Amino acid sequence: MKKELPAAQLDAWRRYYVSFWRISAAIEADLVAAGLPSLSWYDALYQLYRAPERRLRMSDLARGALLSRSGLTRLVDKLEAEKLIERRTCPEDGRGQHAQLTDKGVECLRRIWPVYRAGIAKYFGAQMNDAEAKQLATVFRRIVAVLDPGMDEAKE
Amino acid sequence: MKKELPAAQLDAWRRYYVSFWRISAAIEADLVAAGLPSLSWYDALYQLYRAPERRLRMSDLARGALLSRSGLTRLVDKLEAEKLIERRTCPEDGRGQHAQLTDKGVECLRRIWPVYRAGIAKYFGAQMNDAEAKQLATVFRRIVAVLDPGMDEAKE
DNA sequence: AAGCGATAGTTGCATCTGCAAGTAAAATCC
DNA sequence: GGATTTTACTTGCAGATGCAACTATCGCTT
Repeated sequence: MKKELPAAQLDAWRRYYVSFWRISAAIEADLVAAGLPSLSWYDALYQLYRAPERRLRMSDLARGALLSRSGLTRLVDKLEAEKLIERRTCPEDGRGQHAQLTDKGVECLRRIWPVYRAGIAKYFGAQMNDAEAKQLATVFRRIVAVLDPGMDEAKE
Repeated sequence: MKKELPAAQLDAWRRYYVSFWRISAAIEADLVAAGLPSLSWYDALYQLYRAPERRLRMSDLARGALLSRSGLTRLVDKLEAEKLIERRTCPEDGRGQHAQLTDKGVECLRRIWPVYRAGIAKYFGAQMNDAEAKQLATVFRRIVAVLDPGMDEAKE
């Protein structure tokens, strides 16, 4: 395997890697301090919020929420226990389940978002100007498009 | 809490967040496929590799390796069981332990790095030119400097 | 130098996560 | 149309991780 990684890319990678863990930890800490659920709950609820009729098949939700299917099953168990979503057997496929966001789930999203948004602004956004933000988005869009071709269309 | 997050920053954040999980998963999968240990092992070993005399106090290593102290204790247990590091009681502080990288640990790093480097190049670096890489590094440096003031000096 | 609060590291327990195996239903094959 | 393969989700189990409690030591105070 030949040397194939320019120094600027390696440098960018190391800082990207560390910054991600630091920001995640800081935001999670803010959520805990506010008595709110973690980002993984938000991710799942938000996927449903954006989906047509606020529901998704379990597998689709797992993909969007960055979890394995088994991980999602457990998460959905907890969300359902809190009445934030409901499981509904899929009418056109007896094997499948829909996760359906409830009104309480929407309300939960609305409680999380201000804290999450403030964290993004404080730990991430505050360190860049508008041009830099657009630049970052451009590069990350390319990365996501390569690693998860189906994701892009689903997100916008 | 007022609306305080420009759309460009939110967009950058969402793609940053997803891209990080996708890249991490892809690299971890490559490491597993190559029969190599995970990134968390690499992180810890690499911290030691860069440290003076290839050793660090447990707490310092935990900070650099992005782990809690308890998490580090478990990780060090495993690394020591594999003879990649050694625990040594700290001469100037009887409470403290040094984690000391062994030759076998260095060799392990050298086996991981080609796969890791290829993953960084393929999933991350390939999607940006040199100017973009520098731009990203600049922004992430600011983020890390804010969230972890001590880190920057330690890294360069 | 004895006491006391602070610090370094470890361990118990609970949580999260994934892989692989299991169950159920659909799709395909013959 | 009955059997086999595939797909969708769930569950058993094992690994990773963090918080809080614990032990041991340090360093400051008096």
